[in-house]
Amino acid sequence: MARADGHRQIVDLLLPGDFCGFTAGDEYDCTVDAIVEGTVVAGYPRRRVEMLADQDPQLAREIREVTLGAMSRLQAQLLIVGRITAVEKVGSFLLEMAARMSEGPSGLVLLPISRYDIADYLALSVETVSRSLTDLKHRGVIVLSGTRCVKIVDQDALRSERDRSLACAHHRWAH
Amino acid sequence: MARADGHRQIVDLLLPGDFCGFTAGDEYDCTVDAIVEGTVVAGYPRRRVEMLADQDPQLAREIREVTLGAMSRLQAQLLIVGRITAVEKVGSFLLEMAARMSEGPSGLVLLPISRYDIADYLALSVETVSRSLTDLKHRGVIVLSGTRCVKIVDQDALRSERDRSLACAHHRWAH
DNA sequence: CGACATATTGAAGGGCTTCAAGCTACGTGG
DNA sequence: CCACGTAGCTTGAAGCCCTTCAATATGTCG
Repeated sequence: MARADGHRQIVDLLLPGDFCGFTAGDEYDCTVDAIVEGTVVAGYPRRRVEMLADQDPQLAREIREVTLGAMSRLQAQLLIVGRITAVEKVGSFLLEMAARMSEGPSGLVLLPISRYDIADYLALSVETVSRSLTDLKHRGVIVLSGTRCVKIVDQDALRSERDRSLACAHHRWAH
Repeated sequence: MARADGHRQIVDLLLPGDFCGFTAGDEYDCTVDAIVEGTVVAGYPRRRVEMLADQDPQLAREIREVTLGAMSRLQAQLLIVGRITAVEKVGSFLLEMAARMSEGPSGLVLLPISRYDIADYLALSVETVSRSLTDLKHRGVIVLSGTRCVKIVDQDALRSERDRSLACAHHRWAH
């Protein structure tokens, strides 16, 4: 979503095969930017999907699953954007990319978006993203090959850093 | 969600009649705190809901609607938490409360949660929430009666402030 | 009333943003 | 092929907003 002050907030990051979140209103109030060349964005009219879903329980079930996945991403995103520090945000982002991209051998990750997009995704400034990456590099946690290729050397360091600040108390509530 | 460092991030704020977001995993990884006395939290087992939804298109449709509403709240929350300043966050919160609570006459709002909860909801510190409120008070935008009762005097000021920083470019994408 | 949680207010410090200047990578045209 | 221009990235310095710590105030319940 673009904002009047020139800032954006990237609400969701979709990789091939992912589905976009829907909005509750009648109007689409988001924009979709296709980054990867050859991306096909398929939009389905609300009303027709509703009708089809009414008749096809299987489709309805898939819609629920897809939507829940989007909600999970949103909630995780909210945690990241809300509290933790810049370096931890960038670290979490790298981990997420490593998990969601078909990761090559030995933690090699090709970043699908630019620093500017990462900044908008994490609610940071470009400069801070850059600084965080060089910080991680200097600490030997990652290795940068070019600007888009990141090798995660010490995945445990990222993971423990993230978990330290994101760890939820695992409760359950009875039915 | 509680975190190891003592911070929380309140993911969603439910008022009477609202439904909670679901998570995609098998485990519940959130906690539900009931604030209002007499609150009844109804939990439905995942599997059974799925079965019922398969057989009842009407129920399935309602589930979709409820979930989309939750997603909308999450997206709005992401925008607020992500970028804007403390005063704007608090202002947006007041507007949201005024809109979602059955608002009394002349913009009188009874805050359903404490400053601490507001702070966690907006990803701020308690002190900053308090300062923002007194700032709004001094500027004559609101009047505080006790700690939980807020009268919104200049709703337009809040609204324009929020819209200035949250305004999205309204695009549509064809099908 | 006293005790405790909740709110407010002050002061110091830190992390992020902003502005500004190089730097790198890449494509285009000479 | 190389020069050049632009977009993306990095790095530095100054400033601001928020956080943190600390103290006081308010209000709530025994």
